[in-house]
Amino acid sequence: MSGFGKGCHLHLIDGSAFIFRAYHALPPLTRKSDGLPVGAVSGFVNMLQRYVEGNTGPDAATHVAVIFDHSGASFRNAIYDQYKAHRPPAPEDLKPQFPLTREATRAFNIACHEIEGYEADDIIATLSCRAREAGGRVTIVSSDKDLMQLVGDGVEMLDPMKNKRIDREGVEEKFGVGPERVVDVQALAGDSVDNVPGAPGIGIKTAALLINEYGDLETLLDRAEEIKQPKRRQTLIEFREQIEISKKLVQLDCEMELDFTIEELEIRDPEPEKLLGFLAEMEFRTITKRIADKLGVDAPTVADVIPDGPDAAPADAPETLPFNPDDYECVSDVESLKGWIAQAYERGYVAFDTETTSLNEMQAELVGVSLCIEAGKACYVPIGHRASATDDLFGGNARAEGQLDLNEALGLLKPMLEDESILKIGQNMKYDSKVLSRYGIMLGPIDDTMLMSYALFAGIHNHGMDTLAERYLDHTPIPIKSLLGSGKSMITFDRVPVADAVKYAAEDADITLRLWERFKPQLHQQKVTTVYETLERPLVPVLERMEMRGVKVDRDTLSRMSNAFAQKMAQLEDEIQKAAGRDFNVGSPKQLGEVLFDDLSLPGGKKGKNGAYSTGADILEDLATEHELPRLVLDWRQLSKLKSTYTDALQNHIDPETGRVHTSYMQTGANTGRLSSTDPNLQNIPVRSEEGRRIREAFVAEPGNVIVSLDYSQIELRILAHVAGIDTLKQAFRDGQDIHALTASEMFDVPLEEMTSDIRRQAKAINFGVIYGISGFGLARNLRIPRAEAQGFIDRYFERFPGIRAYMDETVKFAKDNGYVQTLFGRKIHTPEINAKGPTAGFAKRAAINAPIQGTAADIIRRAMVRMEDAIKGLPVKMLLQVHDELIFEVEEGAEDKLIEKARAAMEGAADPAVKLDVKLSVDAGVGSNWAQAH
DNA sequence: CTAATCACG
DNA sequence: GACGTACGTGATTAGC
Repeated sequence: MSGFGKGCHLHLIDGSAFIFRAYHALPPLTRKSDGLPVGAVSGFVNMLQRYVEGNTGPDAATHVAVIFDHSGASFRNAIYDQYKAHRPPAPEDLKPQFPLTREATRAFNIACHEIEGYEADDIIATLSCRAREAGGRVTIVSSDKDLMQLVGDGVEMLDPMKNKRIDREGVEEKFGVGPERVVDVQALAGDSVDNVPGAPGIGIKTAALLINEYGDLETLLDRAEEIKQPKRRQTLIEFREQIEISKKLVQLDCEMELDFTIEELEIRDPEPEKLLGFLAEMEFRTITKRIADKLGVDAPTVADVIPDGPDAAPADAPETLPFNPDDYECVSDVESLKGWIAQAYERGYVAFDTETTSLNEMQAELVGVSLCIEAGKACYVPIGHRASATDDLFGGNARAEGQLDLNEALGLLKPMLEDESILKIGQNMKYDSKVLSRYGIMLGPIDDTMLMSYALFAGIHNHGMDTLAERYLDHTPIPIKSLLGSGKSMITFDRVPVADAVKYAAEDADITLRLWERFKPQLHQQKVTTVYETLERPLVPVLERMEMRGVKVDRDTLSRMSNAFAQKMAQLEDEIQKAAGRDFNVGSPKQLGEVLFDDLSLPGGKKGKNGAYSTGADILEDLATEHELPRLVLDWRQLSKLKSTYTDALQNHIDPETGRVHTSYMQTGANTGRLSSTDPNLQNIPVRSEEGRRIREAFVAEPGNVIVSLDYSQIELRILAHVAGIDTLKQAFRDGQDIHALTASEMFDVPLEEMTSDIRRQAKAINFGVIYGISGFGLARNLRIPRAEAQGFIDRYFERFPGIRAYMDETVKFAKDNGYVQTLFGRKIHTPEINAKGPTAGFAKRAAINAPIQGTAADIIRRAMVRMEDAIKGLPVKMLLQVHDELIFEVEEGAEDKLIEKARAAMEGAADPAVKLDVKLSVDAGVGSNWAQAH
């Protein structure tokens, strides 16, 4: 059957209502294997199943869809900003369940739709009107009274709870007027739940009375003077505008533009494998069994879908389809592009990739995009290729033939790329998203295979496309070098011949889609869905905005410093040459070693396999007592570092367009969950030395703004106190004590009031050492004390805090047993070398001890960042930078106190409600016109 | 392209 | 008993 018309019956299910009802009706169930909250999903599935079972007889549907509210504001908020303003935000344990309910709907093979800027009710209204015009019947499965305005002429409602059909009479019973006047009554009566104001003092009863008397709302308002009751008359006149706004709020939009047709909603039988696979993954044993019985197949057990290790093949491993670059299509006309976009709509998802002229997203120009619908079925859309490999005198800079116009292609792609119901799948989507945003396209929603790999395999391998393709698809992608070359003669992608670009670019999208198919089910199987959904995916847009904002860096300040450093260095170089007795390159460790140990024969030997002398800072520091030269070299090196890495290099990173420095955060750079920062690295701007710290003076606020820095105080030690359960430490943090002094006092039996800075310094080193997986050797070197003495400190520390040793032993044992360790939020860090022999074992052990602590801290600040934009909404603030335990903001002068209050609350409460810490988190704040002052 | 060095949390 | 050791990053430079 195709088409929709007479004899057809469309059922529209209010999905969001289902979710909330399920959530509130059921206890907070969690998935047994990983604690993912699934209560609402389970209730939702039950309701869907009951619906499907009941869908027989004369009222059975021929077409069906589940409609969801889209997250975020609707067009009604533009009309009235207080609309639904009193609604509390969705509970934390419900949020991760929203996407799962969409998945559940698809698992039932039922269409599901939502559209940004609209509420489910509007979509339902539009569909109802269209179905009615086509001569079909409609049943709206919902008990929401707002939908009653749609009833009549073949449209009915079905209250799923009471299993009661509501027709025209039902509506009159409820509102006292017919469906066509329901909005008028609602406009007058208002709605406290949705915060629709209405007319004060008028309820449904009075409203219906008035409407029935005057016919409709407009007439009533026009003739309000005639109303006999003085109070009512005055209210209607006084609140006329508010009533009219209310009507706009309750009036559903019947003429929305939809990105799908009614025909597409035709009912389909569930595919048992898909449905049961989903249910088993959710670990709904009873429902799985019941539905399997109904479908007449064997129920898969949880074990079927959850294999043992990350490398175990998924139960439904896609057959390996070979990669054939000749199958990829080059899209060069509008019809063809429309065809691919239509296919994306049909699927609900599409793998997507962009090709550009630069790795710098702030400057990259779009050259083409590729799409992949299913494994092996991909295309490339060239839009910015040039005619020749070089810019010659014969028009080589001209556009290549056979390409769509950039604006035309983007115009066609934009609605799909921004459509909330179409999932865009990519590898490192932050890059593509940033590039597209400069073309006015706000990409979303997205899935990212790189982030999935990170959630699944951190510690096992890196997460680049080449690694993933080779490891999971047994395929080596076309190297980009083969197209662009390397070194000096490297070309940009716009100069790659289109035919070559098609093979390369479409393959990337193809690989991405295949990786996604493989990784998506594994997230559940490996119990990292929550990590991916709460710590990875939502961070992408946050980082994207921080990167695009950049931070203002004052070139003159840096330039002046560079000059000063250069002068001082030249001076030092002279002194160094004099002290050495000959000319040599101070920057060469090799030459320096020869001068120190051969020419001057200072003590200190060769090291390493290459036979070179070691001339690290610690060695020079020791040598400084013997000779003046090492000290001079140390000073020179400090200046050299500051100049080359900071005052010089940073200037080159100032974007000519924005005058700001735009770093790039890598979400998958550090195994522990930390971010890393590149191009430039803004997470290692000097602070420890006085000279270095002055570089931060160049990081400034715009005129009328200030820089605010908020940093977690001792977050890793607090986490250690929590995970190891050390009461003394917990108490000390509760009392706001100096934690290093307390450690010193405990260890060396020195009362706090007699504490010396030296004893405290040693204790501080021990505290840090503990976090790093302390060893006698390491502590000895750090404190420059004999190894035996350092070992004595450590022994004493463990004696005093036995819980810490127990925690360390348990962590190492867990790693040995499982091959990974975990943060408090469920992030897994794999430790493949933990069972190695030899020195490697020591490394792996210490890394395993450190990872849960460092990783939990990283998770906490990630949570804070994800929530931050909401927490500081309405304030004239920009979040600019993250430095592991610190967030940097630029804020309009005067708003800094409010910002500190809001941001601090978000940071200190970032672990809630997922994890209840025994130790409270504490955040220090600083304000200034530059970063040096704010820190 | 790698090792050494040093900047940060 | 000896291994040789603090945890996690990125940028720059020298020198093959």
